[in-house]
Amino acid sequence: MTLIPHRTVASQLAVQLRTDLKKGTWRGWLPSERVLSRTLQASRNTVRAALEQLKADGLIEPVRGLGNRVVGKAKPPIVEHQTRTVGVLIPEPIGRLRPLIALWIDELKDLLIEEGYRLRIHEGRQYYQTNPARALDRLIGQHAHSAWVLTLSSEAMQRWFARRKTPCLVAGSTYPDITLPHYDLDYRAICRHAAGILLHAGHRRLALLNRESRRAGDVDSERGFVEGVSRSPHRDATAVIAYHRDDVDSVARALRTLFDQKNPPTALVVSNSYAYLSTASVLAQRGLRVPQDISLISRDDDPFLASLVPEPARYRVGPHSFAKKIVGSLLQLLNRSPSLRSPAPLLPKFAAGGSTAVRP
Amino acid sequence: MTLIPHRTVASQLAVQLRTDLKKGTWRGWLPSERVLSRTLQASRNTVRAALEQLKADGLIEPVRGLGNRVVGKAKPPIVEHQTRTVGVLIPEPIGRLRPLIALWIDELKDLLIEEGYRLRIHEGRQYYQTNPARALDRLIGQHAHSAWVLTLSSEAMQRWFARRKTPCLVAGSTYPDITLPHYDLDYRAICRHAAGILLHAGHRRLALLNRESRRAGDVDSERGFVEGVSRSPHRDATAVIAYHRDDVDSVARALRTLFDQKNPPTALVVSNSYAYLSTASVLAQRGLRVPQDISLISRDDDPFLASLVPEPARYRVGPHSFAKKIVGSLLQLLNRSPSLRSPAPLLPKFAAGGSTAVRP
DNA sequence: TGTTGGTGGTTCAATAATAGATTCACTGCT
DNA sequence: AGCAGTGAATCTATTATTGAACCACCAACA
Repeated sequence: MTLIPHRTVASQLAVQLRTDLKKGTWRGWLPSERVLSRTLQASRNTVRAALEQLKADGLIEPVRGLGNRVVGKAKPPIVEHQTRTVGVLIPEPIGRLRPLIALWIDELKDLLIEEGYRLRIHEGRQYYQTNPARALDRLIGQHAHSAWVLTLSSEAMQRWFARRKTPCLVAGSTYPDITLPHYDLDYRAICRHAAGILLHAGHRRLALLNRESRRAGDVDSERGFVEGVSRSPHRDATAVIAYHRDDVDSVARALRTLFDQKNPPTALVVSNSYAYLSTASVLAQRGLRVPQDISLISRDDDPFLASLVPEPARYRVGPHSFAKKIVGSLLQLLNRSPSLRSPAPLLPKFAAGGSTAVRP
Repeated sequence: MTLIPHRTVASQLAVQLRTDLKKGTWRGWLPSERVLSRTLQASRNTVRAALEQLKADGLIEPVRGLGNRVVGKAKPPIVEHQTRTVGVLIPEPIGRLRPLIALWIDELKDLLIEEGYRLRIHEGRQYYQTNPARALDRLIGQHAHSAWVLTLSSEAMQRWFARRKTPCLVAGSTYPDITLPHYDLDYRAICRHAAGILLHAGHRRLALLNRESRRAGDVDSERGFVEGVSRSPHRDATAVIAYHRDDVDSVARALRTLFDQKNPPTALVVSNSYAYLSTASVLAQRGLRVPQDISLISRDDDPFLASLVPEPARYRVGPHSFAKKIVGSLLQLLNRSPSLRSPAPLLPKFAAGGSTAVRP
């Protein structure tokens, strides 16, 4: 009959953190207190109480505005690929991502568990800024995952991972001269096809509502859209591109500049399903009817689009197939298979909806 | 990074007592609770909580006036050797559920994994029909989960589980005379509050757009809404309730019957966020502007609502807090803790949006 | 340059767990 | 019958923990 040493949660966390420190799980800096509180399933106050003990032991040294520095000498670089975890980077809380993305991340999590891996989600805007080196350095130092999955990745982020040669997979498109394994929809073909559909319905003034951040997929979309218009036999067709950010006001502004001009477009391709919602409601406020006054096509699919009237014409893709492809590539990466070529981009099916009409 | 299994002192004691029992430290009878409380350095209440768990596992058998008898090995069929999985029932593929539901199921999955459980999702309409006995019989027979979580549950389903005494937790409201552990939002209070908001803004002809299926939460909503109107000081206020199914056409029909009558409502509470989308777009098609012509309130929250213009007034709730509460109750169920009372229903915060306006 | 977003530091109210105590009903013993 | 020991059921403090605000600080961005 042994006695339990310290039974408060804080002390238990302290014990655990001590052993993790000794193992060299973190080099340089501990994860932030807020992150620890999430991964350890304890409140920040409790985590702080535990850290207080480590600080008293001289194991860590908190620095205001920076973090908790690991004070011991650098442990041998433990290659903890035995942890069998995979990290995924997302820019925002998963609840604010598009539902479809959340769904395939969910599927990915399940499939990886079957393979004996755990998926850890790392959310933060700091990884997506123009110079993410510092934030990424710290992240990689703090979490020794077997591989990383990049979603909605920026060019700087891709370059950083390509240079570091950290095992990583881009869930999305890569930028022109970056060679990382990746898998994505064929946005170029999608938007070329969308332009074709609208031209065939008689529209001549087309517009693409695109994200300003110029992610690889958005760049591809733009190129495909312009190609679709310029290579058409209709020489009088014009393509305009309007940019917006992720907030609603920004979409409203972009639409205002589009429709306040003399010859406003009669057909619109929206590259983001949230932006589609904003677009539909802003147009309704302006008294424009879909599809009588303007035709809409959504590049992205998401479940909630099915509840709109009229139903948006869009390109449908199941989350399951996407997740399976990602897992396939990921397992190749984890097993260090020699053949690490990216699968061909996915071309989803076009689902016609009531949001497009023929222009007389 | 491993997690401490269960951090309450009671659970720690239970673990310790279990191993001591297995080692055969005591034969026949355990030391008295007062003695244990002294040797284990814990209060008698805590010791009793631990013993409660052992009793639930069939390891000991308390006898009044004598003590806690050590039962031989009479534990085989109990949960101990089961697969340690939890099943969750949903009516539709998870991609078609509301994003918020998918989110908290996701959180639930994560939290359970930390506790050493796996979450299995069982999707099928057959469990939600009017007489689901056969389907449920087969399901339970095929999957020996430690516990079940019921989402969007029907009355028949709840009755079946209550009768079978299968360990289960209702994520949602229970029907009046069913006693199952459950956790939900306080829909009654929400809709009462919504009615109050609209009345205070000068509206007198209110309507609630509700699901036809009459789930417990929807029944509560209806009651709260009617209460909110009938108990108001405005004697001229009227409440109408229109029913719809899950498809878009059904919502459109319900709206038609509401607005084709002589005195259509000027304010509408929509109890489902998908239905809110349909409603907003149908109203736009009819040329009604929100909020100038009609005020809207959404009972449910979902991320995509933030992309609408004007932003819907709604009741916000974070998926994390909901999932944590569910996990808490679930662990109580799995550990057979004595206190199996349902937590108080959650009252989310009202977030005013541009979708409501004062009626002169 | 000011702004923004991430840090640790601090405080606070609400809640849950635990301690400590009392009373009760029951058992076996004298 | 009386008694001492048992589990059962309460109750009230006290403490631990949570969750959520703030603040001051730091670095990157525009």
